[in-house]
Amino acid sequence: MTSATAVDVPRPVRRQGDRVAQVLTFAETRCAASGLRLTPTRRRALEILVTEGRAIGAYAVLDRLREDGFGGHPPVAYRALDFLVANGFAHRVEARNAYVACTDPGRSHNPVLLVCRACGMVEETRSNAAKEALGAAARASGFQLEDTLVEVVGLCPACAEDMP
Amino acid sequence: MTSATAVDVPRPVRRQGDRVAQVLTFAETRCAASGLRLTPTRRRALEILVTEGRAIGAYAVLDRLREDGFGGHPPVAYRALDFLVANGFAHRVEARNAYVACTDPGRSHNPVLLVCRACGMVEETRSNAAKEALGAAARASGFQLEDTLVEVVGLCPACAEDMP
DNA sequence: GTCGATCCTGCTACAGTATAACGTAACCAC
DNA sequence: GTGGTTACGTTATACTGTAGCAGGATCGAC
Repeated sequence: MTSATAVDVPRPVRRQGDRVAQVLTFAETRCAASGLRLTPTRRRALEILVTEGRAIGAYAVLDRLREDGFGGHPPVAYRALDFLVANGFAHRVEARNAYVACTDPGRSHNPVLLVCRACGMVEETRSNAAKEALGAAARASGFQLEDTLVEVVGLCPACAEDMP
Repeated sequence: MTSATAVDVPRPVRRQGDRVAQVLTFAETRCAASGLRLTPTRRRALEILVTEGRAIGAYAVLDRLREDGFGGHPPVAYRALDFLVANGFAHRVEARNAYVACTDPGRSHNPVLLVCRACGMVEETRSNAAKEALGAAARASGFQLEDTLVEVVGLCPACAEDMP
């Protein structure tokens, strides 16, 4: 693998339009089916996350919402992001105080997030083994599990290649 | 189990003094052995965390440092906490933007933290299964693992009992 | 068709968390 | 005792997140 392109080119690329439209359509369908309201603000916030393709902060989302004429105050972004996270369309990346579109909405919450500390890219995977291990750990302590937060911080393949 | 006491009594209790002294002595020994400097500020910060017995924010630590005549500005607390976290004497609790003393310093980093959303208590456990699962997930994606962040949010036994 | 309940938005204000940057002091090796 | 390194003190500021209230949209019950 040559690393030439990875150095200069912003990470999120390839067939953006298709995927963005696909995710939005899916979200619309799913919200309609569940009685959720994918309002313009929420829809646009999701579009921003999907287009970005990596973890971005709430205030970055807010800036873009403002550019598009949506409200320009923090609660606007946080409400929209809270909705997306609560309903499985996005994930909060605790390691970065940031948000990323869910790449597999409609399936599996409690993902394992592989977070690149260099470029902010987030790969979303699943691990039943990890999930079960956490459930077991909680049970062993009499702890009532409500939510799990599993993130792996490191370097994505492209950035690992670029680093000496 | 009767929940009578758990309702009124602040969570951290039982033989504080012994344990605090024990942890501090251990930290001194270990720092001396590793060429690390457990300065007064760092030592006091660790003492604060151990005494507290649950997750508290950097600014709470800062307030107590100030009361004791240590510097009263944010970097003072953050530097001390960074030192403690970097050297395994404390953990950062991402789910709460808070810090907690490591209950098992000298062994095993990358713990699984069971975080009570009600009282802030943190129980520290380990799970080789989870650790291996995350390693496998990272390898499968060509991701270079540097650090893991595993937190389980829910209710500790005492709080689960208290909640209707 | 309108009333009320509910959800969503717009907005102000503020609370809480974290870091940049720079100068000074203490310590250690040589 | 000079220079490198590490830690501290301080100012200022950036970043992240929430409380709370007023008003508008939506929808079901009647």
